[in-house]
Amino acid sequence: MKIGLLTVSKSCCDIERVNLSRTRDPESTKRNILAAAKMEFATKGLSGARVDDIANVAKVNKRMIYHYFESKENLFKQVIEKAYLDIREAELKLNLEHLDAKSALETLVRFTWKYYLDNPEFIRLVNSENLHHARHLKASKEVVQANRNYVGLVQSILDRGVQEGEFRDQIDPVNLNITIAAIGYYYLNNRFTGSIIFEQDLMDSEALDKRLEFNIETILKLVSR
Amino acid sequence: MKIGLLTVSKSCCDIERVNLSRTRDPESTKRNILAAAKMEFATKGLSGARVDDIANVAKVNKRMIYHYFESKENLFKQVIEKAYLDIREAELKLNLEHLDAKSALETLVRFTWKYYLDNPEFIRLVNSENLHHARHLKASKEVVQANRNYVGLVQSILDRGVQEGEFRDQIDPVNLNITIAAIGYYYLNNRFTGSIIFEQDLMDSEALDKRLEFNIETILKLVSR
Amino acid sequence: MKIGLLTVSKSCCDIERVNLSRTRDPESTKRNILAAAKMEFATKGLSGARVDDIANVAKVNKRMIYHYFESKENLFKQVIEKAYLDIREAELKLNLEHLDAKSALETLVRFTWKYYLDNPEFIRLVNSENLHHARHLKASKEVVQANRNYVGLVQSILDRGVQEGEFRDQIDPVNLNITIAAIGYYYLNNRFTGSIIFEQDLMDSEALDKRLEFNIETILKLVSR
Amino acid sequence: MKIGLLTVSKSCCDIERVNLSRTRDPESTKRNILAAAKMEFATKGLSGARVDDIANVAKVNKRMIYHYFESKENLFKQVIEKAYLDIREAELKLNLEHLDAKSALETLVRFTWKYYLDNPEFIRLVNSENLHHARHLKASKEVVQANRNYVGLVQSILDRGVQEGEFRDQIDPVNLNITIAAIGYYYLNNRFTGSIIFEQDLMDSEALDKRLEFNIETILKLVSR
DNA sequence: TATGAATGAGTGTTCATTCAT
DNA sequence: AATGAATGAACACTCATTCAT
Repeated sequence: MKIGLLTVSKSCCDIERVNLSRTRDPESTKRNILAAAKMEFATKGLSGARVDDIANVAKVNKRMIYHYFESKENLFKQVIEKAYLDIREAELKLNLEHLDAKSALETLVRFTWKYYLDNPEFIRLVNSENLHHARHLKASKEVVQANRNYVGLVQSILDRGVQEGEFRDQIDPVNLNITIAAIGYYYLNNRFTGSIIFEQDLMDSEALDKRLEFNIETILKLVSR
Repeated sequence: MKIGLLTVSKSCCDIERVNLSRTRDPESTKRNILAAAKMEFATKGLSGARVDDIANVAKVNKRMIYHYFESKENLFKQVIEKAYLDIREAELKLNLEHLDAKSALETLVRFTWKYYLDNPEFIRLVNSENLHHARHLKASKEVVQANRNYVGLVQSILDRGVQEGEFRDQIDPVNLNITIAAIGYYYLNNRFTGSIIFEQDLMDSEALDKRLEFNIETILKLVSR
Repeated sequence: MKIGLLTVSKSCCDIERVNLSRTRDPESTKRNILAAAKMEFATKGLSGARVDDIANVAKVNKRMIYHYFESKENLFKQVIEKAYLDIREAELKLNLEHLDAKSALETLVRFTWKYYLDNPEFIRLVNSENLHHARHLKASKEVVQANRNYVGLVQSILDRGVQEGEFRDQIDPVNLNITIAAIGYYYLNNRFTGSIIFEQDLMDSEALDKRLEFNIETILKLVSR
Repeated sequence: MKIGLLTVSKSCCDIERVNLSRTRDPESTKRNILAAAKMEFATKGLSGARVDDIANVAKVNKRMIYHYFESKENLFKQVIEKAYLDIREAELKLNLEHLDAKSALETLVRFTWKYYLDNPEFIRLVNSENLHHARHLKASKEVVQANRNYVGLVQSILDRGVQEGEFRDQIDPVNLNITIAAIGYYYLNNRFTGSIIFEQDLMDSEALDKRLEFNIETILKLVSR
């Protein structure tokens, strides 16, 4: 799955084909609901999403959604939490501590870009959650902890870069983090309006490659001495 | 209205207090509907917004909304178009051509940040429009033209900067534009989830000031030789 | 306008093209409203008809409808009355008293058929009025009188036919009248469902001609000795 | 239920009195909705009918109507189809093939008259369907087939009548059918306007009896040698 | 006479959720 | 555990009619 090529998110196919015989498999049922809900919430937002549609896509009885998730709102909360945990988990697998600081940072920028590209629903879900003032995420200690680890990771890259004589010191890791996310997120989030007002297809393979290089340059220039 | 202080958007108070005596004033009625609709769509999204609520806030009979705007969807379209035209119009008033390139660029970054800060509904509306694949904006020639002028403006700043020996050449104006928007937009759009996962109030006055400086630095480093 | 050929009703074009300059011409305004209302009520029924649409078609301000006709219901009443007076007036012009009884009767059958064919809205209006238990027609002395004359006319034809030795006596003129109307009305009223369930186009020119001959035969056999 | 007496249609009482305890009985729910809808559509037409009223009369939750019938329009379609199938089914029960041709024909005329008299909503529904250009009936193969059988039945009576030396030959069965229906349908359909313009109560028991005899005579004279 | 704005009660339809089995 | 029926509140939108000019 090359970066620069719009790859259809795998997430749309998460509904399992197994277990169509309607045997009782709570875990599979739950997973199917979550997967269907993620896509529905991502494409329609919290109020636009329909419980009926989620049930249909998940191929479960609507009643099951209430059985396992209590309410549409709580289902949304579970989806949001899982989305945050998933991206943090993916980042941890990068093993950035084995790379030199500059490479680590570039890898992080590439990863972030690719993740947004491959998981467009993540962006939509985060937007929805902010539209609702993050009230579903507030209680989630797990997500906070996962992010704490992540900021620590970036901080250690920055420290390493200073030691290696490559990076400026006193760079704020949170704002750096935010900027790394921002330059990918905004471009992809606003790809529809952007393609119209800038009169070019922002999702064109070449445009995507060019954007990634632009972003890497932005971040490296920002941190370099 | 100092930058760095979250100032409540003026837009929420656009409903006119005049003309409550139900005299006939089509222009005022239309304006009130548009203002109320902007806030409703911004806070709840297209599907979450309620036509009844818009009518109540605008202090007009619900029927008037259909009289002047035909449908909820078309009302949304008008709101989106106006939002884009408004920001482009505000940018034009900056008179950036009278400044040296570096100052012009910094002014643009400051303006963009301040505009997003003062008009948080703009960000929400753009998100909504992208959730709907920009189908409402597609037909709008006016918006496209306004943006064309804007890109031309940035290009001329870049050209000037190269002539003045301050900027690198070959910088893509569209990607620069996008990045200038991105670093403000993302921070403010995700201020709720951001404040939680980064365990700090991103909307704190100090944090806002710090972010603006960070953004100016990001852009200036990006374009400098 | 040959009998047996479906001729488009002239009634649909009654809206005057004159007086578009919005000068004040009450009579023309009234006539336009009545013509538009006739078509609207005929095609959509009383509840299906829209006052707005009538105003648009009549090219008058909606308020005028209320000015001249008080209410939708009363407008319908005027339309119904006019429809009945129109058909009775047309019948009188046939001058049946100058023909021998058999020819007069055949002419009447032909006329009735052709009138329904050329004025399909008449049938629809009568249906609508019966759906509403003829409550709009109840007060109309004019219509009752016009019909009284008409029944007298048929009675005189029957009398003449008996004198001429062509017709049976003791034929009930009211039931004969009703049957003459029925055999044309039903066929044309139910032309859509009829064409489906009988699997042939009942409005085909040949089918129409055949039906008219069938009807003439039905009536003549009925009255003949 | 003597012919000649206006007997209130049994259909208005189809709503079941059983099962008021809100137990689950989909079939009963559906049947109640169909029965209520038939009366509502018959008395008010398609646009005049109110879904709320249907729900109230059927004593079901309005949502159930959409659950089982999708839309008002589709509910109307089901009602229309059922109405056509019902009358054809009733005709088949007459066992006309066991009678001599003349008796069979007279029986058919009597039956048709009585059916219209007992089921006045059938006439109204057919009118409504024709007002809408029979668009709901178009797709119904069942109805077409049922009618095909019916026309075949009439044809066989005509053939028998010719063999028996009672009827003329070359009589068109479709036009005969239409006329048999027409002479009853028109009289009853237009009973309200008719009673006014003819200045007598067409629904008076004596008038009804007289009309039936008149109709029988009309048809027998038409087919006789 | 004529007009366009304004209104309130309603109209078909939808939705998240609960009930009965 | 799983299902399909059932519900009531709400929703976008419509309509005949009236108001203000």
